[in-house]
Amino acid sequence: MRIGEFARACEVNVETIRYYHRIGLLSLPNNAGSYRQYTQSHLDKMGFVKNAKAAGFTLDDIKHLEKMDMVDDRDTIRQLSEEKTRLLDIKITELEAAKKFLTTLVYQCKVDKQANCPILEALKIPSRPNS
Amino acid sequence: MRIGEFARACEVNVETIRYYHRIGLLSLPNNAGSYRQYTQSHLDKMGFVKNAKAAGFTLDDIKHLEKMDMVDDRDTIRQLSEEKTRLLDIKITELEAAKKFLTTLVYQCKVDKQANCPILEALKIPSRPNS
DNA sequence: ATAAACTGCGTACCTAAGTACGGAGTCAAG
DNA sequence: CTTGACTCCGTACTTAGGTACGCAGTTTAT
Repeated sequence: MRIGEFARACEVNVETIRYYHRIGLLSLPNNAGSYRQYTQSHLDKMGFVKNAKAAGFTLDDIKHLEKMDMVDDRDTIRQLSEEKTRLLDIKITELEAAKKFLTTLVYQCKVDKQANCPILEALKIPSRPNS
Repeated sequence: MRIGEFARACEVNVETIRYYHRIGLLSLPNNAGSYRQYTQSHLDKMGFVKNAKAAGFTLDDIKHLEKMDMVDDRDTIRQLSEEKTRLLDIKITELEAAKKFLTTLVYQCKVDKQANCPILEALKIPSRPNS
């Protein structure tokens, strides 16, 4: 199939595929005729990329992941995954704190109908939402 | 105080303050002499910005927030905050899914010592880490 | 009075992951 | 045989939140 159909099959933008080629994440298919032909192996690779993205890996991580060996690089991959997990955890904790802070304020805003906006009030307090 | 001391007091980079001026988030202090003088009110404003950032607002949101009125804009602010909460929730859910997926795989990798790398295996499965 | 440190200003650069654009070629259908 | 859709290619632009750089002027310490 050609790039347009491939893009639709992967549910990504054509430009995204070109971009993946540019950064060396996806190899260029050999062009039969004047247009490149994408095959099942490209669909597979794209599936891998999407899975890895959903697992929190960056495109750069994924580029390295693809070159790794099932057996030889087990430890490396596990370590990389553990590092990813740690990063995810930090991010999640941050976002949870922000969410907790905000939801509390929104609740106060709904309950305490006549006072000044509790949200603005809270934001004006020096260093209150400690992260 | 001048910009250097102000930056240290706020624990941000001097360039960050200049940047905040550029985007109109922080007003320029009137320069007594040839250098600008930052005052308590700037410290306060910077505190507000940092709090709002920690609560998940973007710098652009914060620019609008600062112009809002404690009384008149209560509803607007609450709505904005609720919208922020929703966005935070979506992000958190995504990251949680990624984390769960990864931690499971890392665990398998540790337990199942001789098989092929379970992490790579899982990523190759079509559309497995469903997000 | 001179060197070090700081400031102001403007502009360029950075990351990450794309998106958009314009020109030229190609291919299929009407 | 021409119109529309698609492709290729290269380059520039986008968002968000800064960071870096270089020059010229100013302060401060020695």
